[in-house]
Amino acid sequence: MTLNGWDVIRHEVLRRIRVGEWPQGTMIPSEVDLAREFGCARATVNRALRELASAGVLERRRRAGTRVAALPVRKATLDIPVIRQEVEARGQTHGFRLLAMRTDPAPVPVASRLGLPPGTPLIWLDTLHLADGQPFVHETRWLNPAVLPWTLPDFGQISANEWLVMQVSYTRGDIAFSAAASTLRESEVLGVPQGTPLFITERTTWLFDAPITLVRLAHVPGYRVQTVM
Amino acid sequence: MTLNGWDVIRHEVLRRIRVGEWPQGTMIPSEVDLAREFGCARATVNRALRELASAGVLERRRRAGTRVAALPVRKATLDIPVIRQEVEARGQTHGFRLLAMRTDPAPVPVASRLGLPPGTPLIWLDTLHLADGQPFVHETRWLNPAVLPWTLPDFGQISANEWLVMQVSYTRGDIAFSAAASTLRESEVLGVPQGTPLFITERTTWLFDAPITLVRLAHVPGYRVQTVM
DNA sequence: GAGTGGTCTAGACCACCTC
DNA sequence: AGGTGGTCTAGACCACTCT
Repeated sequence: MTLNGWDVIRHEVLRRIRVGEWPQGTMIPSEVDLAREFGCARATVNRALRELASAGVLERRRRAGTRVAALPVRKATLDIPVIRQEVEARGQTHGFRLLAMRTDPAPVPVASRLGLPPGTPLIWLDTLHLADGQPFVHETRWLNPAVLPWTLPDFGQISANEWLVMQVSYTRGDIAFSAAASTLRESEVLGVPQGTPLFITERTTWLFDAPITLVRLAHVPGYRVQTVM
Repeated sequence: MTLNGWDVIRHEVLRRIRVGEWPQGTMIPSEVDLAREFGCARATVNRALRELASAGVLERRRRAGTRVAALPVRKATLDIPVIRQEVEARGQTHGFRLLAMRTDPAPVPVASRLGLPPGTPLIWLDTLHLADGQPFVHETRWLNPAVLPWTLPDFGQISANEWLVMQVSYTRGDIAFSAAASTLRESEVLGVPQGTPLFITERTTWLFDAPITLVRLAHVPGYRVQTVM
């Protein structure tokens, strides 16, 4: 392994960790030493070690050096696609129905999540996404009109999910996944018995300090979020 | 913004995308051009653009150049901590009880998930994790003894979750999240009514082509997986 | 104080792919 | 065929933090 490629170095470091040559918590040689060993520039070693650190395998601190993470907090990357893409990736046809849309004062829980005064007028959207004509996910969304372009599209023609992703940028957002019993409305819309366990995704997005939207996605039974490590 | 720092360039590119200067799907200037504009080396621009590409904001191809992602697949990074860490991060005390442990032939669904012949002897572990003495998560685990060190620890003293993370490395793994009604056993162990919606985490890990373990975590109601974008 | 990682530079070669 | 991003090099300066 004297020839180049930062990925070769990355794999070799991983191998040494795996076979126990560098046990968890150990300091590993400095970049300079490794560069000498591998016969490459320090920047190449740096690249390899930086990737491993961002994957949670190594912990690096200036002066303190690099150590193998003691209790490795594994990191997994999730792709958060637009719903239409998600459906089409399954080889199904995406459709949606805008069930309701109106402007309402923000209820307290919504307002507090968004950091707005209760009663702030928000647009409320209720959308059902379909995969091959069957219910796929029920989308309940609160939109803050104050941060949106003046002309909203026809949300019967383009789903809010997709329009926001394409037209509205955000600076910050968070996602939460949970499980919940279907509400009465979700049962009706998704066509499942009330109380059915549903996979729930909740997202909020922000443009600097201004909240843009809060959305709750109630997925049809059987839905899974999957990723590799 | 003529002074340095790849992060400055990253933010500036993001800003131009956000204000619509570089709309979605657009080609952006080449690294050489941007380096000239920002008065820095191409490697610095490369670093900034590479980060944005790995975040899903840009799409890069040799010769074709760099374009703003048309339908940005947002990426979120999840931390997968050891359960003990997760409990302690909440300021609670972790404990666990090994409820059962035996060697059993792999049932068909387990075997097929792990790519083993049905009936392969596996170690079956049933563990309840506690937070401040209250049920927190129910862990059902199948372990492949063929790939483990000869001497297994006392799983009444150290949880399999933690021992595996500390002692056994893997080359590949996957995680899936879903929602399911609690089984009879889960109801008893977690102390919830049968049929309660539970958040389920399923993980499999592999050492090259050899399956190591398959684990199902049934989390107590109210559990959320959360992350920022 | 000294050694570590973080970053940058200027230049170079290469693989790839669109033109 | 030529321009693009991907990567590497050799050297440098700096920020941090451990001793």
